[in-house]
Amino acid sequence: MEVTTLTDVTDGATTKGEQTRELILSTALRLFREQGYGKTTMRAIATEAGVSVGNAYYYYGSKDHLMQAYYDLLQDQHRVAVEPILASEKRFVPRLAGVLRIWLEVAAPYHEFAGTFFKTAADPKSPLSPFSDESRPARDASVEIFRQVVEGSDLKLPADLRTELPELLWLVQMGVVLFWVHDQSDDVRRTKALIDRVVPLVDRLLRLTRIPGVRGVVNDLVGLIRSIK
Amino acid sequence: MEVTTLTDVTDGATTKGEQTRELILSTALRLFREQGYGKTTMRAIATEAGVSVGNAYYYYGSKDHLMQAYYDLLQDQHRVAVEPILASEKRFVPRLAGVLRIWLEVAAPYHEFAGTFFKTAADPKSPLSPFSDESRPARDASVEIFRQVVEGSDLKLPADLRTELPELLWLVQMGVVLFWVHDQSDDVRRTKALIDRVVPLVDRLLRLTRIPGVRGVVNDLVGLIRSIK
DNA sequence: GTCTATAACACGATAGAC
DNA sequence: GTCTATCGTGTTATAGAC
Repeated sequence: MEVTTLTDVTDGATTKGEQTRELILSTALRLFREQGYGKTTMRAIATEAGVSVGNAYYYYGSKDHLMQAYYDLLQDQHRVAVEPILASEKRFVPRLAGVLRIWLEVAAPYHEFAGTFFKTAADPKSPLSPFSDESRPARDASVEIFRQVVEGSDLKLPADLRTELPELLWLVQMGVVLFWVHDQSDDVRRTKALIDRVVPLVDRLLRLTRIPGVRGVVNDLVGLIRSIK
Repeated sequence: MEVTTLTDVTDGATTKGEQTRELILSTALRLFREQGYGKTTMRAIATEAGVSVGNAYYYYGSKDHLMQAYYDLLQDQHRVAVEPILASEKRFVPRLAGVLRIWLEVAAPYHEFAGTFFKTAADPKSPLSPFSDESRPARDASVEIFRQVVEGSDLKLPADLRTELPELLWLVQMGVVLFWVHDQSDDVRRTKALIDRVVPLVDRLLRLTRIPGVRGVVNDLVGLIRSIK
């Protein structure tokens, strides 16, 4: 599976400022990948990019902001990379499985570094928190992908559940990502196996909602999720 | 509800070293509570405790380790605080609700600071990660509480599900804690409301397992959880 | 507005003496 | 076990140049 590269995405630079901004980001991401987040200093990023430390801070308010920029990039790459499968495959199970697997491929180069990302994101006060206002665009973009997974599929569901489903699938992905971050097996084999088991299970769970006794509970669950949003 | 205090728990010091260790911890927790984790420096902790910075590091390998020590304390206080309700109440719903509510009370003084705890815990490389070997004792202790919730209750369940249930309830608590960390409402009103809605819903979900069509899916779910443990 | 160079500061962490 | 001194790094400040 071919996915867009960092260069593909960052090549849109036009003005000199934009070029510098992207030079700093791509340099930072390369160093994060090569040495890890903790061992990469702002001084090293600036030196490698051939700019001053002050200039790096001119474009990115903090080291964390470089990580936030990476996350936005990742979302964008994922969105582009899933287009083929969303266009060609109509069955719900392979659609969902494909979207999750492609995420693994897009994020693969940064597996090491991803732990640090999670760390920062888990802080409610961080702008990277999945629940923060600042990360809302990235989260909305991610939920939108799952909305497409549902919309374009052959899945038959009651309307209210169908409306909530994209957010639920986003939560499933968060779970997969959490597992992935901790997965130290070769080629994240365990995470791939997890996806292969989780997706059919989600499908079966959704089909259960046709049973009358289940519907009432599911409605309560949907109501609960709506109320805490 | 009366709960044990920090002093109750830390007063077991005998040797001089133990006293110093606990002095440093109690001082750190006081400052974390008063100023937050980020604004409390290791220098301030050492000064307030009347020891040197080096000495603080002699007992706690890092600032994060002070947080880990707090978490262990919290677990211990929770374990003690739930004893009355586990001894007197046999119905599953109030047992579970009580255990979750009491956790809120025990943790309340550290609500602000708790966000930072989550942040550190989310890093897979951190000793505080809920999946790390070092935090295994605290996690096991927490799961043990939920094992007691299930064991001593009137809940009727198939044996295999009953075996997995404590870990599932621990996951539910993680979810509640995640919500609590982000809850900025007065007196964490929203988290309390969440518990009031989640617990009966869990109860209803468990009862659904009596429906034959549901059983197969639940068995798959239990198998999945076992496989990733 | 974009960028450089350098210094300074705060704080987590460590080294090594006693 | 305890101390003082020091280091490394994120971040900010200063003082400008084009």
